[in-house]
Amino acid sequence: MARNKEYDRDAVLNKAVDLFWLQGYKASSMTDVVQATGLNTASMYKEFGDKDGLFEEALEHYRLNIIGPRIQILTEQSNLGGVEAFLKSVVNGAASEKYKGCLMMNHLAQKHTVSQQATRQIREFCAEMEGLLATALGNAQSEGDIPAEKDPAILASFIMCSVHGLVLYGRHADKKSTIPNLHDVILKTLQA
Amino acid sequence: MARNKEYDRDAVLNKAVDLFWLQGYKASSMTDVVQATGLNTASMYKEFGDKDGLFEEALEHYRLNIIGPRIQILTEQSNLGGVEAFLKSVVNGAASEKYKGCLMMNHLAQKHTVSQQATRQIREFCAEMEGLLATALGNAQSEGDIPAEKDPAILASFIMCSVHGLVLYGRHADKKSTIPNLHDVILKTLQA
DNA sequence: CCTATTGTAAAATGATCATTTTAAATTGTC
DNA sequence: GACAATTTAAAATGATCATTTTACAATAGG
Repeated sequence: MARNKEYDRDAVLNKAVDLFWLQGYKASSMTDVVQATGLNTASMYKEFGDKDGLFEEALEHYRLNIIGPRIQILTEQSNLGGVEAFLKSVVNGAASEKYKGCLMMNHLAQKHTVSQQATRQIREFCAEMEGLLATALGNAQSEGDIPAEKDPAILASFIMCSVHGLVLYGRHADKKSTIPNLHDVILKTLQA
Repeated sequence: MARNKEYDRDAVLNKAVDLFWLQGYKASSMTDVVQATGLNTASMYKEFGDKDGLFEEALEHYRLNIIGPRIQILTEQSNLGGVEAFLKSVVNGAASEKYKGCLMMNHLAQKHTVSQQATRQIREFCAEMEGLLATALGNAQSEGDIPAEKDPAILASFIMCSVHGLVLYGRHADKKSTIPNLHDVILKTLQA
């Protein structure tokens, strides 16, 4: 009945994710978003409702397209090897130049600046990851790779805390070279 | 030659620190600051120059009055016991309700929103802490509390990464109960 | 080809922001 | 006690923000 959209929803979300990732929610104006995506203001609001709605969809897009592939290893290889590979990818990311951190965790310290819905998405994202880690660590224990007296849930919490740490610590430009060393330190903690 | 100030500079900075700590730099308007401190706008700008200047002084005030006492243990007891006590205080903070994180690290993921000077202060603050930890861990090694083959600098980096992690992970309201468990996990890593 | 529907472009709106200005009030010093 | 300096209080400024509106262009289906 009417003309077709000229924009690609996924492409718009990709650009929006990049912008929010780099600048953060509060520091990214809708004018910035419009310029970055190329999509005009009216279509923007028609498609996503408001700035909060756009950010929430950007978070979901990020979880599916950026994080999804990276935690896939935890489901494919739910044991110590999977945890090691996952940790390795986090360390590598944090040690890279122009590291942007994690879109979700970047907004964790500034929860109040985003919508309650966005805060919920961030919490659920972290809970999901910690759950996958706990399962993998439980399996690792069954396989004898982790001492029997350890609590997989506590170890999963430790890994998650370390990931939060790497994401934030990785923001220091002058610490890039030491970060790779942390991989072994963290990993040995699981087994010792 | 003229009238005395009606405000107390330190009291104003205390209130400003609390506000920036709770809401973050970007989300705290000068109107918010004026309301929170009771000091009027003109005096505010006369005293601190601009919003950036106020924030930079707030960071310094925070470092001296809030952080200073907490890292004092690392100079007074520069060994494994000091590191343990320091870590304990960080864990206790992160596990407490309504935890605001660390004023400095809260702005690390959003560096671009604050002035370059403020970013420098944050970097130096973290470098100072990591230096104190490295020294204490070196002493601990001399005292035989840490295996000889370990590198104190890497361990200090690991502790700092863990502190970053605790500060951020502690923002999850539903993780408060597991955080105390992390103290032992982190500490054992140094010795094992 | 017509028309209902939707997308686009750009201007307009109203709120909030950091900052400056204006003018009155206060007080230390001569 | 009067002058000078400076703090206050409050209004004004100009920028930027999120959002809405208006007018126009494009197109799918009858």
